[in-house]
Amino acid sequence: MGEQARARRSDAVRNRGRILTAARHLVTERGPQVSMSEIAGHAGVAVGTLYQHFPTKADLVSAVVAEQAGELVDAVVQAWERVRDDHAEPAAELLAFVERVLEAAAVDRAVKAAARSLGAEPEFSDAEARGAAALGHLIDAGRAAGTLRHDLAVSDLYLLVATCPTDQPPEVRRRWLTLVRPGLLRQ
Amino acid sequence: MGEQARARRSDAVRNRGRILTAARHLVTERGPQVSMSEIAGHAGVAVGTLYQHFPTKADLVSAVVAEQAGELVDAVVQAWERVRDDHAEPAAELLAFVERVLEAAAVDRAVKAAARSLGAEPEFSDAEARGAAALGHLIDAGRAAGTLRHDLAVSDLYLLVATCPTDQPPEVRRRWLTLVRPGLLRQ
Amino acid sequence: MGEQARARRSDAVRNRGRILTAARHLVTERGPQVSMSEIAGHAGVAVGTLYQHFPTKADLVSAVVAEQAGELVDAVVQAWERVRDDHAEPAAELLAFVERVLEAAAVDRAVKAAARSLGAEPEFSDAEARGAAALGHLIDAGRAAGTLRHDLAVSDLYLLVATCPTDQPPEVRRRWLTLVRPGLLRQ
Amino acid sequence: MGEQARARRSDAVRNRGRILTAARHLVTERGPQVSMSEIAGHAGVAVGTLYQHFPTKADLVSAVVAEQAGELVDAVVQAWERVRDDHAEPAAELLAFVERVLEAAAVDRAVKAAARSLGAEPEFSDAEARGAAALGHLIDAGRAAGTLRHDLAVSDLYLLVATCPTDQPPEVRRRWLTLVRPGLLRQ
DNA sequence: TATGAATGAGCGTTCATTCAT
DNA sequence: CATGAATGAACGCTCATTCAT
Repeated sequence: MGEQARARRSDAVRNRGRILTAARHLVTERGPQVSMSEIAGHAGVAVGTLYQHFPTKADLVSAVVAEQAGELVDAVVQAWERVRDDHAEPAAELLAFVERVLEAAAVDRAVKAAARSLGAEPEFSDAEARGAAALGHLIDAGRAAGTLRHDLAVSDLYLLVATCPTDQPPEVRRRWLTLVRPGLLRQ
Repeated sequence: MGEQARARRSDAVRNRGRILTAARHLVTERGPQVSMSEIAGHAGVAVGTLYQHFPTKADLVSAVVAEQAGELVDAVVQAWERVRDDHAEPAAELLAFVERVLEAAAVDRAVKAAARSLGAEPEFSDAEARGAAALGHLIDAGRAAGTLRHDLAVSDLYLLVATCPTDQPPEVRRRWLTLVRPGLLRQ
Repeated sequence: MGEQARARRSDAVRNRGRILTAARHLVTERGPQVSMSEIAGHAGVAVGTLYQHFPTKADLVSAVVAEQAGELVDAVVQAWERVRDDHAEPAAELLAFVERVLEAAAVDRAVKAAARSLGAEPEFSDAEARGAAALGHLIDAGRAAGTLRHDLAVSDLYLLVATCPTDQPPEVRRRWLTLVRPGLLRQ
Repeated sequence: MGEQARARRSDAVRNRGRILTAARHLVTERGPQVSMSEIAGHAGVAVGTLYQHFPTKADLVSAVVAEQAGELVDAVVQAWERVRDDHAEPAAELLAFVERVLEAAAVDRAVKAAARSLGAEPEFSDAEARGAAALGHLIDAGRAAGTLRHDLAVSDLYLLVATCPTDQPPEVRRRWLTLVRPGLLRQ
């Protein structure tokens, strides 16, 4: 019985992974209007299994979004670690992070949703808390170095990231970065 | 015959107004996914009447968006006229226009859609062409006066207006304006 | 007042004609599923005027069909007159009439409906009564001459005409005539 | 798993049968313009279930028609087998087949549609190919025996079957057979 | 009489969600 | 736990018919 339970649980874990992978790919390519049946089909499970793992479609989409948010968190944590270890300059890392989010969101509608959700429910997860902390350190370092705007805050970054023009062509995205840069740097 | 036609037409005009009002309110509050039946209900007419005035749902939503775009166009035209007549300073008028768009869009998702659509199909209507012209004059004046960014273009304004944080509370919207301002002004 | 009444009446007559003409053309080309609005548009009147002349769509379509039936009646009356005046042979005229109906119906979906309705409500109009009489005379002459099937009846012609393959290509229509001919002629 | 799948499948099969039965009855009585909702109601299922089994209304109607066509194919195959085994005479079997189609179509507008579709897309299914082959053998046998029209072809049968007077009362249908018979037999 | 805007039941179809197996 | 057939409300849209003017 214990064995069966373990087997079932591992099956369930694998299914959850498959579902998230399929949902990520489909939401990435076609947005959140993909149907649950289609996600189930791509995951190789039945629709019922989707609902076993995620009570509603919104829950599944949120989970996908949270996954992508996790990757952005990793990026900012690494940026902070480079700055902390004196391998990089905070203003450059911050701008690179914004660019990274923008470019990722441009090719991934789930990342876009993730970016928009960032400041919405503050620190709703461990991952986001770690990201917010790293971002805070990065900004503090830049302010201390006098390269970033003197009153810049984490919430400012959330705001800009949430409003970046993800559905525009590359040259437009670059122009947006150019326009926004002076607001982040020391005047 | 003329009288009867006029009477009918005035009724139809009133209904068209009611439909647009209902559509504006509902799209404002709940986005473009509101159903045609619901709009009809709020307008106090039958669905068929909606389709008599607007052949498809897209046409109705576009009409709402165009209405709001019209108000923004009026605002920028008036701003340019004040500057042209030496009653105002171009940089201040431009920033006030951006603020106005932001505040309008904040309370109206249709205005937001209008803002987003501005640069999409360049000069697709007379109104938009007039707005773009006024905006161009305003920017040229500010560049000539040395108060606006030296390479600022109309498309830059479209870009910022399209990405302003319309769903955020007032203090967040003001903060966004603060962050974006340096990118518009001369460094 | 008398003048006005006369004018109105003549207007009404002209409108009725226009409506029938438009309905005939449209039903001919696209079948009875054309909408009343479209017929009204082609007739240059408002939909309400259609309903003034024909209480329901079915009534209008029936009127078109009756019109076409009238032309077939004329054809058979003339055929009988030729036979009666010894200008033609009854069997040949009868077969020519069937061919004529078939060819007319092939290019006119209203004639097709007319053909199908022929025997349905026996002698529902003066015109049809005249047609049935002429057809009866024609058949009697052929039976007397020994060239037509000895027990041929008017209803037999109605039956064949109602089932002729109107939507088939010309060679198929000719083949059907060939197959059906022996059943009409003396064995 | 196999058991569960089988249980579900048997339910689904029963529902599919119910849907086809309901569709057959309704299409039989009122033609293909019956609505999907009504078919669903008569089948005792929800509309969604119809669409689970048949992606579009056309697919459902086609399935009904194909079912009926299948029965006609069986009839002609059996007729040919009787002739081939010297248990029957080809001309008699052919005429009996035509009568059978006519009688079947008279009580079922779906059969009528099936009959009309027969020659339309030649051999679009295995069943129809088998039917056409059997019909061809039957005709060849009759021509060889000198009892059928010397140039009779399968397409001639399709043509007559497609134009038989299915909506007429029994005596009219019998009369049509009488009129058509000479065209099929040797003169 | 003529007008044509308004009506609203009805259509085919979709899809998030449930639940018997 | 997994299955997937079943559900049914909801959608955008059509069109024969009505009726105030």
